Amino acid sequence: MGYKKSKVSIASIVEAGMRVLARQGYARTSLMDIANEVGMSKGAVHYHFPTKEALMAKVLQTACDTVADRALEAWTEVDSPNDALRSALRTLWRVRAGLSDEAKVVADLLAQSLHDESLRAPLAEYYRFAAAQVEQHLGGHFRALGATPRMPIERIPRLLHAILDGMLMQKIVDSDAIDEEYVLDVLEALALSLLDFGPPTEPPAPG
Amino acid sequence: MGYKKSKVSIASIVEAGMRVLARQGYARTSLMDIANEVGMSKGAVHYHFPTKEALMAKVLQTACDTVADRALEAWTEVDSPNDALRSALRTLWRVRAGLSDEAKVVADLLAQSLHDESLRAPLAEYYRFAAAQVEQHLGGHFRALGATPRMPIERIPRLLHAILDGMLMQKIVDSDAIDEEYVLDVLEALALSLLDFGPPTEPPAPG
Amino acid sequence: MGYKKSKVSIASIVEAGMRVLARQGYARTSLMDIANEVGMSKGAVHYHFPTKEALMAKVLQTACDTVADRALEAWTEVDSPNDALRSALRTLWRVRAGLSDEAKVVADLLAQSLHDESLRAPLAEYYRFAAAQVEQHLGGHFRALGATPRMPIERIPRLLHAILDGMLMQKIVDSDAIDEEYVLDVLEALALSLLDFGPPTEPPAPG
Amino acid sequence: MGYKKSKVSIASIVEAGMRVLARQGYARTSLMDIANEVGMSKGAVHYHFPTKEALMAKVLQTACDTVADRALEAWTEVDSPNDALRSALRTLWRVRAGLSDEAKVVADLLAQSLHDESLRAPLAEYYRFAAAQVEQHLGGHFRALGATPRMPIERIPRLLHAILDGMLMQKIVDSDAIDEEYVLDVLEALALSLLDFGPPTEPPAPG
DNA sequence: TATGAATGAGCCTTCATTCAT
DNA sequence: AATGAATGAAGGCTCATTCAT
Repeated sequence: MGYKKSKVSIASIVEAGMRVLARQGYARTSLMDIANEVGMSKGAVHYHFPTKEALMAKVLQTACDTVADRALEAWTEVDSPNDALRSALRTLWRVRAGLSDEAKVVADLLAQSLHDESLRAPLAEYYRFAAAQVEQHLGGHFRALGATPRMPIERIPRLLHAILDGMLMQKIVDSDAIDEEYVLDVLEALALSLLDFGPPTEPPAPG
Repeated sequence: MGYKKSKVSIASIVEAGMRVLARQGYARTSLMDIANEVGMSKGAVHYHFPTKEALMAKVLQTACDTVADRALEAWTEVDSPNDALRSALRTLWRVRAGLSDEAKVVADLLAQSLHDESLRAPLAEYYRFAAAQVEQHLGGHFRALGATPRMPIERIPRLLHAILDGMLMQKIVDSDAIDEEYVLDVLEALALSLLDFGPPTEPPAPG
Repeated sequence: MGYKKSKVSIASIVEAGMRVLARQGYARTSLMDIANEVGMSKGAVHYHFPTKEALMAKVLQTACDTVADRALEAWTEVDSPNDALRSALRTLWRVRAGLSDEAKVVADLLAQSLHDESLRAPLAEYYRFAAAQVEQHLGGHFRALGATPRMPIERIPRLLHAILDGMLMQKIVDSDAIDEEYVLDVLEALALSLLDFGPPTEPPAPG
Repeated sequence: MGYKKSKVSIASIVEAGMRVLARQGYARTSLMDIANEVGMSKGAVHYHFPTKEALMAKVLQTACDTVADRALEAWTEVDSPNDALRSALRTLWRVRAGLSDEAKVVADLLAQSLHDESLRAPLAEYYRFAAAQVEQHLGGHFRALGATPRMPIERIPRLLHAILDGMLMQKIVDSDAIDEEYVLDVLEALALSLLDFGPPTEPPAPG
């Protein structure tokens, strides 16, 4: 029961780590910065996380979970059933492009993972989960539209995420080049291109 | 003629920096590492580049140029005119996925650019150039196929790069999830989906 | 009855401290290590010993007592009365050279005492006690042999201990150079050299 | 030729390390202390010695060499040929008991070597060298006295060093118990006991 | 009696940078 | 044009100690 305070502290540290990491990036973030942000001593941070690596892993994990959670909203808060797809895509993009702390952290550590294998596992899991999420909901949308995609449906989620991530990178380095409407237009055009509304299946000829 | 600083030394340093940066990533690279790699003293490195930042900028610039150059080959070495598009896409992917030193450096510094504005300019320029390159050659391909895309053609290059970049990120994190054929299949299916071969050719008039 | 502090806990801590100190040496031993070894929290250790120094003192004291006790056996368990001396010396050597935890701790803290005066008192007491012990028993041995030493007998115990300690140091540093038989041979030869068997017993009277 | 300054600096650091180590002991000596003592920055110390361990090794080596050198004087500066042996022993004892910085360092690291194997090699070498030194000169003394020892002569040097070391330990913890005359008396008595002046060898009977 | 949390000083080490030569 | 020496600020981490519970 004494360890309730510990949970609170750990959460505070992770939150502070998220803010600092988002603000300064992995290379420029020190434990001192995080300790200052959370208002604790360096020693206290080390009391809860044995190494910087352990703390970073926890922050990354939390960031992935949060981003994934937030992406879920894309499929639930359907404003109008009409443009449900565009709305979902818009939310998906905003989760990234809003560059919330969590999204920044994911992006930052993604690059770190090039040289730090230990970061890869949670990110891989994140992509797997996100892809599964998209696949599940996309199926519904397509059925609702009465169309079959021109591509195996299970390939679409990773493609979608690739586009969102890739666009985000371009936006980061050149925010003028990419804006929300641009991304949504492209994605929608793409979605429509991928759908084959085909000829209505031949009704059985009457006797 | 006034500006000496032995171009050969500078080039050596940049090359060494490229290797080390690709191997260790920005966060783990020190000037000492680079000096060792090039076989010079730390002082010498500082003589040619007043600051680490300056060296990094030069390395990034070089990496961008090299990657862009290599991408050019995608459009020139067409093995068979038949599957010219697939072949070009394959080269484009390989330039990234091969993870040459230069490609790694671009990926690494791209993430750094999230927190270091000074890195963004060369990357933005790189994307602009790469997009222009694609646009120029893609137009030809499409014309050759006698098809018009279902999307303004000037939007396709950045989309293509986004997909390539995004796929690469997923591959880095989970190399089992993404392989070359997967990427090429997706891209080709996408390309075909995006193309509208116009109104069906006149059906033969009924007897 | 007033002083509680659970003697059992204190004893456990001292025992654990002995093990850890013997294993790692003073310089590398932290209270955390000891707390882990005894299965208590660091706080608990501090409850029983206000300071690390106090704990170390207690451990040293215990180590000295234990070593002294064990040395007593040297003079009691006489296997054969014949080579009683050699047997006693053997035991004395083994108490040290066996490098029991206690012996290691004594050796380790002996060096610490060079710079930590507070450690000297128990060690001084230990040597005094050990010398007295040897003197008492050695007297008996010599009388039994009907010989008088060529040196004031009260000087022999400290000499003996010096030799044992000094040989041990050489053994620690270069275990090939010193083995048990070597030490015992040297000591025995020395003992015999030190003994003066007095004027030859009256030769049988002529005719 | 630029590295002359380096040699000077390295020597200064080792000297300072010797002083600090002698004063505070291994466990309480930090690189900061040494840097302060030598009047350099911590970074400068690290520039010349990659790790603390490396510096300590060098200091130990130097201490061993210095002690060994100083012991040499024992055999060279013979005041009067008469009590040459006592004089030599006196010098030998003083080298230790004077507790020069070097002697302290050797004593201190000797105990560390119980738990730090890397320290043992130079100490083992030191003992080997010191023993050889004694053996060489002792032979001469004995021959000069026309006596043969009651113990293989090659065993005497290590015995002598053991006694000196062991006596020193007792002196450290209880300086009242051991003084110079005491040690010298004991050693001399021992030396005489060990010598067998035997009956003059029978001259060959004349024809 | 014992624990978990927190502190703060200190440790070894790394590193970008400066400078005399 | 280049080097070796030196600096000083961090950085990650350890640890004896304190304290509320």
